[in-house]
Amino acid sequence: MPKQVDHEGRRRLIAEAVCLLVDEHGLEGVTLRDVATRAEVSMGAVQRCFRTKEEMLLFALTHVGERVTERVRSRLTAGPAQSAASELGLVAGEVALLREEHRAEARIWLAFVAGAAVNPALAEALRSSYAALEELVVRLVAEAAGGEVVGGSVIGGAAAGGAVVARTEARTLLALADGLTAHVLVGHRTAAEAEEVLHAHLTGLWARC
Amino acid sequence: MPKQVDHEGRRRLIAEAVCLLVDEHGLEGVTLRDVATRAEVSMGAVQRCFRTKEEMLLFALTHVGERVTERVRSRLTAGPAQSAASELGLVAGEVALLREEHRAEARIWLAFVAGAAVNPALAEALRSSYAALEELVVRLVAEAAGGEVVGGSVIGGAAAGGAVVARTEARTLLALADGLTAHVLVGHRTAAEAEEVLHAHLTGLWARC
DNA sequence: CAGGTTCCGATGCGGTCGCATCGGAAACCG
DNA sequence: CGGTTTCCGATGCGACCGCATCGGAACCTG
Repeated sequence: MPKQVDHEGRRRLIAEAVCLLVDEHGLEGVTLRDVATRAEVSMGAVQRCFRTKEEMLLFALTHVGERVTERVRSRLTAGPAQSAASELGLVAGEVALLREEHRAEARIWLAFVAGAAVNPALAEALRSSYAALEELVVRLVAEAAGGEVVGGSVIGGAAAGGAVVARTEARTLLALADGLTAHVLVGHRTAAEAEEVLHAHLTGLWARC
Repeated sequence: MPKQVDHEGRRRLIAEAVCLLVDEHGLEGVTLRDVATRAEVSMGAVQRCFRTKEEMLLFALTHVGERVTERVRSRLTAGPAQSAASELGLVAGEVALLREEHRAEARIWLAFVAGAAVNPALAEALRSSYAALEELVVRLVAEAAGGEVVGGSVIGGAAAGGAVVARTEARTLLALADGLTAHVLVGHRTAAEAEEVLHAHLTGLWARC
């Protein structure tokens, strides 16, 4: 067996470069040449790892999607001692990508969402990321509301149909987080204001349960 | 005075063509040649109306922004007999661009939001559109909550600081609407589900006031 | 160390882009 | 009706794009 290379590692390396460029110039501002330069590899190497540009972008999207989801998940396992309610607050803040150090990730996310509105392959990848997040948040909302989660479905809760309520609340929360992220990126809202809106919404949520 | 042309009218004509193309291929899929073809004018005419491509996109953005805002505003003046609460529901649905016939407008909007994250000029134009909408919704929320609006500021309301609450609720509503729009466009959410989320949120809002 | 296999850097190609240029058509005035 | 000014269609330019190609470097095996 001749010369071998850590393909997967290189793909991740290139994906990171893609993210940097998307952050700076948007999705369409990414060229194979620039990616190669940023990743400090040759264009040939990029072309070997990904057959087409679209395949590269797709990989980068799932890469960043997994990174966000994983970070949210680790947030949960890291602090199991706290109340489900405060955990949910942290998760919501995490999903909204409001903190300054995640601003780049937010821009990347928004760029891919916009691209997904035109490119079905990107849309498919985005949906799976969203689905994973939604399941996570549904469980969290249900727990915070006082219900119990058994084998993936919620038992009990505030009332009959509590599971449905939890899902609706989760969907509301995720959409609100995404909308706030966009508003902050555009500059229509400051991160602090967005945080306040999010906090107020969560407060109202607890009051209702 | 020699040959004269309705410049403003032509600019709007071209802006419509831009919107069609943005809807189909995204913001970066718009080329001067395609715009000229769709608007049924020559490239030279396009270049005469807009000195650069960016200027053209900027005009198209403010054009669609004004169109949405105007539609929302006319929704209000059209039905002054109904309760402020139900009016707010209509407006929220309008802003979220959930109805099928506004799907194109939603895609255009999302494309511009993503572009604004990279292009400061687009961001500035978007902000003014958002600001106009926010003021509209703040007034509406305040009225629906039972307060009175005098000369642009809210007097009274549910409690001291009612105006602040109304603004926070308006911001929540707008961010939620934008987030839902994005989720629907990506295909993660159906329009009906989004409508349900929006309705549930509004119901909770009335219960709190 | 020879041979075979994998990898990749350099280069070229066809295509498309935004934009500049310019000659002539169109329209109005005196 | 000739002059003047505005307008625009056609064309060309330089740059850049994604992708294909290929000769040789790198590396493992026997």
